[in-house]
Amino acid sequence: MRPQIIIICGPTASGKSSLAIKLARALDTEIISADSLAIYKRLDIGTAKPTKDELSLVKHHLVDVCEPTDNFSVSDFENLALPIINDLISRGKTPIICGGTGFYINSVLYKLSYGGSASNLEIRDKYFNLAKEEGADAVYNELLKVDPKSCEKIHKNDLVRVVRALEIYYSTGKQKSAQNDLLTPRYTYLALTPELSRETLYDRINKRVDVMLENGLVEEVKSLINSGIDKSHQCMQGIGYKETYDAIVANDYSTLADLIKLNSRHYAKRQITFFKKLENIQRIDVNNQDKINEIINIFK
RNA sequence: AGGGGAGUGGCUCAACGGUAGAGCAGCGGUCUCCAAAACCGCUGGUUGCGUGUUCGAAUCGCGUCUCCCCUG
Repeated sequence: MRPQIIIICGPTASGKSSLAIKLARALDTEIISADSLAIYKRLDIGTAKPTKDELSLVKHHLVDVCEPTDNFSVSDFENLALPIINDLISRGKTPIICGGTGFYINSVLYKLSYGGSASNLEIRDKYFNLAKEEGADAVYNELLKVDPKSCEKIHKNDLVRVVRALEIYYSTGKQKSAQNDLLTPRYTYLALTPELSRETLYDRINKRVDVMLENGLVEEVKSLINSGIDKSHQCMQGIGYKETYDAIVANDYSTLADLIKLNSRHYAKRQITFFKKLENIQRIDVNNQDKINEIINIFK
Protein backbone atom coordinates (compact mmCIF):
# COMPACT_ATOMS: atom_id res chain seq x y z
CA MET A 1 0.00 0.00 0.00
CA ARG A 2 1.43 3.35 -0.91
CA PRO A 3 1.21 6.05 1.73
CA GLN A 4 -1.52 8.65 1.39
CA ILE A 5 0.68 11.67 1.83
CA ILE A 6 4.29 12.74 1.57
CA ILE A 7 5.81 14.87 4.30
CA ILE A 8 8.99 16.79 3.61
CA CYS A 9 10.36 18.35 6.73
CA GLY A 10 13.68 19.39 8.20
CA PRO A 11 15.64 22.39 9.26
CA THR A 12 15.66 25.73 7.52
CA ALA A 13 17.85 26.01 4.42
CA SER A 14 18.19 22.26 4.03
CA GLY A 15 16.65 22.07 0.58
CA LYS A 16 13.10 20.95 1.41
CA SER A 17 11.38 23.21 -1.10
CA SER A 18 13.27 22.14 -4.17
CA LEU A 19 12.84 18.50 -3.25
CA ALA A 20 9.12 19.07 -2.82
CA ILE A 21 8.87 20.76 -6.19
CA LYS A 22 10.77 17.94 -7.88
CA LEU A 23 8.46 15.35 -6.42
CA ALA A 24 5.32 17.38 -7.04
CA ARG A 25 6.14 17.82 -10.71
CA ALA A 26 6.97 14.19 -11.19
CA LEU A 27 3.79 13.10 -9.45
CA ASP A 28 1.60 15.85 -10.87
CA THR A 29 0.45 16.91 -7.45
CA GLU A 30 0.37 19.96 -5.21
CA ILE A 31 2.33 21.24 -2.24
CA ILE A 32 0.93 22.32 1.09
CA SER A 33 3.36 24.58 2.85
CA ALA A 34 3.70 24.03 6.60
CA ASP A 35 5.51 27.19 7.48
CA SER A 36 4.38 29.55 10.18
CA LEU A 37 5.70 32.63 8.41
CA ALA A 38 5.21 31.90 4.73
CA ILE A 39 1.50 32.14 5.47
CA TYR A 40 1.98 35.90 5.66
CA LYS A 41 1.73 38.12 2.64
CA ARG A 42 4.56 40.61 2.20
CA LEU A 43 7.00 38.50 4.20
CA ASP A 44 8.84 37.19 1.19
CA ILE A 45 12.58 37.65 1.41
CA GLY A 46 13.08 36.65 5.04
CA THR A 47 10.90 33.58 4.71
CA ALA A 48 12.66 32.32 1.61
CA LYS A 49 9.31 31.78 -0.03
CA PRO A 50 9.17 29.86 -3.28
CA THR A 51 9.86 32.16 -6.21
CA LYS A 52 7.22 33.18 -8.73
CA ASP A 53 8.68 30.68 -11.16
CA GLU A 54 8.46 27.91 -8.62
CA LEU A 55 4.94 28.88 -7.71
CA SER A 56 3.94 28.71 -11.35
CA LEU A 57 5.45 25.27 -11.76
CA VAL A 58 3.59 23.68 -8.88
CA LYS A 59 0.50 24.79 -7.03
CA HIS A 60 1.44 25.77 -3.47
CA HIS A 61 -1.18 25.99 -0.76
CA LEU A 62 -1.06 27.98 2.46
CA VAL A 63 1.44 30.52 1.25
CA ASP A 64 0.31 34.17 1.42
CA VAL A 65 -2.97 33.37 3.11
CA CYS A 66 -3.06 36.16 5.65
CA GLU A 67 -2.09 39.75 6.27
CA PRO A 68 0.94 40.73 8.35
CA THR A 69 -1.46 42.17 10.90
CA ASP A 70 -3.22 38.85 11.44
CA ASN A 71 -2.68 36.36 14.18
CA PHE A 72 -2.44 32.78 13.12
CA SER A 73 -2.20 29.60 15.12
CA VAL A 74 -1.83 25.87 14.71
CA SER A 75 -5.51 25.23 14.63
CA ASP A 76 -5.93 27.82 11.91
CA PHE A 77 -3.38 25.85 10.00
CA GLU A 78 -5.13 22.59 10.75
CA ASN A 79 -8.48 24.00 9.64
CA LEU A 80 -7.09 25.24 6.36
CA ALA A 81 -4.87 22.29 5.61
CA LEU A 82 -7.16 19.34 6.22
CA PRO A 83 -9.73 20.19 3.52
CA ILE A 84 -6.96 20.73 0.99
CA ILE A 85 -5.33 17.43 1.85
CA ASN A 86 -8.61 15.57 1.71
CA ASP A 87 -9.52 17.17 -1.59
CA LEU A 88 -6.23 16.16 -3.16
CA ILE A 89 -6.57 12.62 -1.88
CA SER A 90 -10.10 12.40 -3.22
CA ARG A 91 -8.77 13.47 -6.60
CA GLY A 92 -6.31 10.61 -6.53
CA LYS A 93 -3.28 12.78 -5.84
CA THR A 94 -0.63 12.47 -3.14
CA PRO A 95 -0.49 15.73 -1.18
CA ILE A 96 3.01 16.86 -0.37
CA ILE A 97 3.25 18.66 2.94
CA CYS A 98 6.48 20.58 3.02
CA GLY A 99 7.74 22.81 5.77
CA GLY A 100 9.81 23.42 8.82
CA THR A 101 7.09 24.09 11.34
CA GLY A 102 6.84 20.74 13.06
CA PHE A 103 3.95 21.80 15.20
CA TYR A 104 1.89 22.52 12.11
CA ILE A 105 2.79 19.20 10.55
CA ASN A 106 1.74 17.42 13.72
CA SER A 107 -1.58 19.21 13.66
CA VAL A 108 -2.58 17.55 10.42
CA LEU A 109 -0.91 14.26 11.18
CA TYR A 110 -2.54 13.78 14.56
CA LYS A 111 -5.94 14.67 15.85
CA LEU A 112 -4.98 16.77 18.82
CA SER A 113 -7.58 18.39 21.01
CA TYR A 114 -5.38 21.25 22.23
CA GLY A 115 -7.14 21.12 25.55
CA GLY A 116 -10.45 21.75 23.86
CA SER A 117 -9.95 25.46 24.14
CA ALA A 118 -9.08 28.19 21.73
CA SER A 119 -6.86 31.00 22.86
CA ASN A 120 -8.45 33.28 25.41
CA LEU A 121 -6.56 36.54 25.40
CA GLU A 122 -8.30 37.83 28.48
CA ILE A 123 -7.07 34.96 30.61
CA ARG A 124 -3.67 35.06 28.97
CA ASP A 125 -3.21 38.74 29.67
CA LYS A 126 -4.35 38.29 33.22
CA TYR A 127 -1.65 35.75 34.01
CA PHE A 128 1.09 37.38 32.02
CA ASN A 129 0.37 40.51 33.99
CA LEU A 130 0.42 38.54 37.21
CA ALA A 131 3.83 37.22 36.23
CA LYS A 132 5.01 40.72 35.56
CA GLU A 133 3.77 42.03 38.87
CA GLU A 134 4.37 39.17 41.24
CA GLY A 135 6.76 36.96 39.34
CA ALA A 136 6.44 33.76 37.36
CA ASP A 137 6.30 31.74 40.57
CA ALA A 138 2.94 33.25 41.42
CA VAL A 139 1.50 31.96 38.15
CA TYR A 140 3.06 28.57 38.63
CA ASN A 141 1.65 28.33 42.14
CA GLU A 142 -1.77 29.01 40.71
CA LEU A 143 -1.40 26.09 38.32
CA LEU A 144 -0.12 23.97 41.17
CA LYS A 145 -3.50 24.48 42.81
CA VAL A 146 -5.78 23.75 39.86
CA ASP A 147 -3.76 21.28 37.80
CA PRO A 148 -0.82 19.86 39.74
CA LYS A 149 -0.43 17.04 37.27
CA SER A 150 0.41 19.43 34.47
CA CYS A 151 3.07 20.95 36.68
CA GLU A 152 4.95 17.68 36.54
CA LYS A 153 5.40 18.13 32.82
CA ILE A 154 5.75 21.87 32.52
CA HIS A 155 8.85 23.58 33.80
CA LYS A 156 8.02 26.45 36.09
CA ASN A 157 10.02 28.89 34.00
CA ASP A 158 8.06 28.03 30.90
CA LEU A 159 5.59 30.82 31.39
CA VAL A 160 3.93 30.40 28.02
CA ARG A 161 2.90 26.83 28.81
CA VAL A 162 2.06 27.48 32.43
CA VAL A 163 -0.29 30.24 31.33
CA ARG A 164 -1.72 28.08 28.58
CA ALA A 165 -2.53 25.33 31.08
CA LEU A 166 -4.34 27.89 33.24
CA GLU A 167 -6.13 29.20 30.19
CA ILE A 168 -7.41 25.72 29.42
CA TYR A 169 -8.52 25.15 32.98
CA TYR A 170 -10.36 28.42 33.37
CA SER A 171 -12.03 28.37 29.99
CA THR A 172 -13.11 24.73 29.95
CA GLY A 173 -13.14 23.73 33.59
CA LYS A 174 -10.99 20.78 32.62
CA GLN A 175 -7.35 20.21 33.30
CA LYS A 176 -4.86 20.21 30.49
CA SER A 177 -3.38 17.07 31.97
CA ALA A 178 -6.75 15.34 31.56
CA GLN A 179 -6.58 15.39 27.79
CA ASN A 180 -5.76 12.01 26.46
CA ASP A 181 -5.29 12.25 22.72
CA LEU A 182 -4.36 9.20 20.77
CA LEU A 183 -1.30 9.80 18.70
CA THR A 184 -2.51 7.74 15.78
CA PRO A 185 -1.77 9.39 12.47
CA ARG A 186 -4.76 10.45 10.41
CA TYR A 187 -3.02 9.49 7.22
CA THR A 188 -0.45 6.97 6.20
CA TYR A 189 2.62 8.91 5.22
CA LEU A 190 6.14 8.85 3.94
CA ALA A 191 8.32 11.38 5.72
CA LEU A 192 11.52 12.64 4.17
CA THR A 193 14.16 14.98 5.48
CA PRO A 194 17.20 16.21 3.58
CA GLU A 195 20.41 14.61 4.71
CA LEU A 196 23.12 17.17 5.45
CA SER A 197 26.04 17.38 7.79
CA ARG A 198 25.67 19.98 10.49
CA GLU A 199 28.61 21.85 9.02
CA THR A 200 27.08 21.98 5.56
CA LEU A 201 23.74 23.02 6.96
CA TYR A 202 25.23 25.89 8.95
CA ASP A 203 27.17 26.95 5.93
CA ARG A 204 24.01 27.03 3.84
CA ILE A 205 22.20 28.99 6.54
CA ASN A 206 24.95 31.59 6.68
CA LYS A 207 24.97 32.02 2.93
CA ARG A 208 21.21 32.23 2.75
CA VAL A 209 21.15 35.04 5.31
CA ASP A 210 23.71 37.00 3.33
CA VAL A 211 21.57 36.55 0.23
CA MET A 212 18.45 37.71 2.07
CA LEU A 213 20.20 40.90 3.10
CA GLU A 214 21.50 41.43 -0.42
CA ASN A 215 18.01 40.90 -1.76
CA GLY A 216 16.61 43.69 0.37
CA LEU A 217 15.43 42.22 3.65
CA VAL A 218 15.93 45.57 5.34
CA GLU A 219 13.73 47.30 2.76
CA GLU A 220 11.08 44.62 3.19
CA VAL A 221 10.96 45.18 6.93
CA LYS A 222 10.97 48.96 6.50
CA SER A 223 7.99 48.65 4.24
CA LEU A 224 6.19 46.57 6.86
CA ILE A 225 7.01 49.14 9.51
CA ASN A 226 5.71 51.90 7.26
CA SER A 227 2.38 50.16 7.07
CA GLY A 228 2.08 50.04 10.83
CA ILE A 229 3.55 46.67 11.69
CA ASP A 230 5.51 46.59 14.90
CA LYS A 231 6.96 44.04 17.26
CA SER A 232 3.64 43.29 18.85
CA HIS A 233 2.52 41.64 15.63
CA GLN A 234 3.01 37.94 15.42
CA CYS A 235 4.76 38.07 12.08
CA MET A 236 7.54 40.16 13.61
CA GLN A 237 8.57 37.19 15.71
CA GLY A 238 10.13 35.65 12.66
CA ILE A 239 13.85 35.16 12.53
CA GLY A 240 15.30 37.72 10.20
CA TYR A 241 12.39 40.04 10.90
CA LYS A 242 12.75 40.72 14.60
CA GLU A 243 16.49 41.31 14.30
CA THR A 244 16.09 43.56 11.29
CA TYR A 245 13.34 45.47 13.04
CA ASP A 246 15.65 46.17 15.99
CA ALA A 247 18.50 47.17 13.69
CA ILE A 248 16.27 49.65 11.87
CA VAL A 249 15.03 51.17 15.12
CA ALA A 250 18.56 51.44 16.51
CA ASN A 251 19.95 52.40 13.11
CA ASP A 252 22.79 49.96 13.73
CA TYR A 253 23.31 47.19 11.24
CA SER A 254 26.76 46.12 12.39
CA THR A 255 25.71 42.85 13.99
CA LEU A 256 22.55 42.18 12.02
CA ALA A 257 23.83 39.45 9.70
CA ASP A 258 25.59 37.55 12.46
CA LEU A 259 22.59 37.75 14.73
CA ILE A 260 20.21 36.39 12.12
CA LYS A 261 22.65 33.61 11.32
CA LEU A 262 22.97 32.67 14.97
CA ASN A 263 19.24 32.60 15.58
CA SER A 264 18.72 30.62 12.40
CA ARG A 265 21.26 28.03 13.53
CA HIS A 266 19.55 27.69 16.87
CA TYR A 267 16.24 27.34 15.16
CA ALA A 268 17.59 24.70 12.83
CA LYS A 269 18.78 22.71 15.81
CA ARG A 270 15.34 22.83 17.40
CA GLN A 271 13.80 21.70 14.16
CA ILE A 272 16.19 18.78 13.90
CA THR A 273 15.30 17.74 17.43
CA PHE A 274 11.59 18.07 16.77
CA PHE A 275 11.59 15.98 13.60
CA LYS A 276 13.60 13.20 15.20
CA LYS A 277 10.40 12.14 16.88
CA LEU A 278 8.53 11.62 13.64
CA GLU A 279 8.29 7.88 13.09
CA ASN A 280 9.85 6.27 10.05
CA ILE A 281 11.37 9.49 8.85
CA GLN A 282 13.85 8.88 6.05
CA ARG A 283 16.97 10.91 5.55
CA ILE A 284 17.53 11.55 1.89
CA ASP A 285 20.38 12.99 -0.11
CA VAL A 286 18.55 15.52 -2.26
CA ASN A 287 21.21 15.25 -4.94
CA ASN A 288 20.75 11.54 -5.34
CA GLN A 289 18.44 11.33 -8.33
CA ASP A 290 18.27 7.55 -8.20
CA LYS A 291 16.89 7.69 -4.72
CA ILE A 292 14.41 10.36 -5.72
CA ASN A 293 13.28 8.24 -8.67
CA GLU A 294 12.82 5.35 -6.30
CA ILE A 295 10.48 7.45 -4.21
CA ILE A 296 8.62 8.72 -7.25
CA ASN A 297 8.03 5.14 -8.36
CA ILE A 298 6.33 4.31 -5.08
CA PHE A 299 3.65 6.85 -5.86
CA LYS A 300 3.31 6.48 -9.60
C1' A B 1 65.66 49.55 19.61
C1' G B 2 63.72 51.68 24.47
C1' G B 3 59.34 52.20 27.83
C1' G B 4 54.48 50.35 29.21
C1' G B 5 50.42 46.71 29.04
C1' A B 6 48.42 41.93 28.04
C1' G B 7 48.74 36.47 27.32
C1' U B 8 43.18 31.81 31.34
C1' G B 9 38.17 26.43 27.64
C1' G B 10 36.23 28.32 20.29
C1' C B 11 35.29 33.91 21.79
C1' U B 12 34.84 37.93 25.71
C1' C B 13 36.24 38.15 30.49
C1' A B 14 36.52 36.69 36.21
C1' A B 15 39.40 34.70 40.14
C1' C B 16 45.27 38.20 41.93
C1' G B 17 49.12 32.86 46.96
C1' G B 18 45.14 27.84 48.71
C1' U B 19 44.97 22.83 42.88
C1' A B 20 40.08 27.82 37.92
C1' G B 21 34.31 30.49 37.41
C1' A B 22 30.73 33.14 34.20
C1' G B 23 28.44 34.85 29.67
C1' C B 24 28.35 33.69 24.61
C1' A B 25 29.41 29.84 21.06
C1' G B 26 28.97 24.37 20.64
C1' C B 27 26.14 19.85 21.89
C1' G B 28 21.60 17.31 23.81
C1' G B 29 16.43 17.78 25.00
C1' U B 30 11.03 19.51 25.92
C1' C B 31 6.97 20.83 22.84
C1' U B 32 -1.40 19.42 22.41
C1' C B 33 -4.33 27.01 19.69
C1' C B 34 1.70 33.00 19.77
C1' A B 35 5.92 27.18 17.64
C1' A B 36 10.92 31.14 13.06
C1' A B 37 7.60 31.19 19.82
C1' A B 38 8.62 29.61 24.84
C1' C B 39 11.61 26.60 27.95
C1' C B 40 15.26 22.93 30.18
C1' G B 41 19.96 20.36 30.47
C1' C B 42 25.29 19.14 29.21
C1' U B 43 30.45 19.00 27.48
C1' G B 44 35.08 21.90 27.02
C1' G B 45 40.81 24.78 30.41
C1' U B 46 47.66 20.48 33.44
C1' U B 47 45.77 29.44 33.09
C1' G B 48 51.79 30.96 26.15
C1' C B 49 56.41 28.21 27.40
C1' G B 50 60.49 27.22 30.87
C1' U B 51 62.49 27.84 35.56
C1' G B 52 62.68 29.58 40.56
C1' U B 53 60.39 31.03 45.51
C1' U B 54 56.62 28.61 48.61
C1' C B 55 53.63 23.40 52.43
C1' G B 56 50.82 25.40 48.16
C1' A B 57 51.38 29.59 42.04
C1' A B 58 46.68 31.55 37.01
C1' U B 59 48.20 34.75 40.95
C1' C B 60 55.15 36.41 43.17
C1' G B 61 60.60 36.50 40.79
C1' C B 62 63.68 35.49 36.55
C1' G B 63 64.19 33.99 31.47
C1' U B 64 61.80 33.23 26.79
C1' C B 65 57.99 33.65 22.95
C1' U B 66 53.63 36.21 20.95
C1' C B 67 50.32 40.40 20.61
C1' C B 68 48.90 45.61 21.60
C1' C B 69 50.12 50.80 22.86
C1' C B 70 53.71 54.84 23.41
C1' U B 71 58.64 56.87 22.24
C1' G B 72 62.29 56.74 18.46
